[in-house]
Amino acid sequence: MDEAIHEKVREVIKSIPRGRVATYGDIADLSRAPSPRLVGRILNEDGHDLPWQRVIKADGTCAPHLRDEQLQMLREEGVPSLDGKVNLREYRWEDARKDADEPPSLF
DNA sequence: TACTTGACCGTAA
DNA sequence: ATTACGGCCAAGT
Repeated sequence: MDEAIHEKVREVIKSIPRGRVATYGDIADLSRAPSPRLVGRILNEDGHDLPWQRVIKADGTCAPHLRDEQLQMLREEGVPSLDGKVNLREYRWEDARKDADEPPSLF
């Protein structure tokens, strides 16, 4: 069942620390979801009780219909945005970059 | 069954 | 900076 993935996605999102953000792709990797689009769909239907404001697009922007409210919520928890974009280099949840099954780097 | 629709992503022009 | 395109995949028509 992909009901398992559904729950895993929710868990990963719940574990994003305050003051950090993760991209849809990050969540997909960590939760083994087959594609980032699934993450978006899951949030849309079953994300009301999650810290959804911490999930943003890979370019640092938010989904259009949420933009204003989301950026405001993030600002309140210490994540600033400039020109509608969050600086991922500064505020991306680092654990999300750490493996999701990456081979060890040779460097 | 076939086509459309998303809270998306990476690449390229 | 912006647009376009292909890939993604579950749900809804």
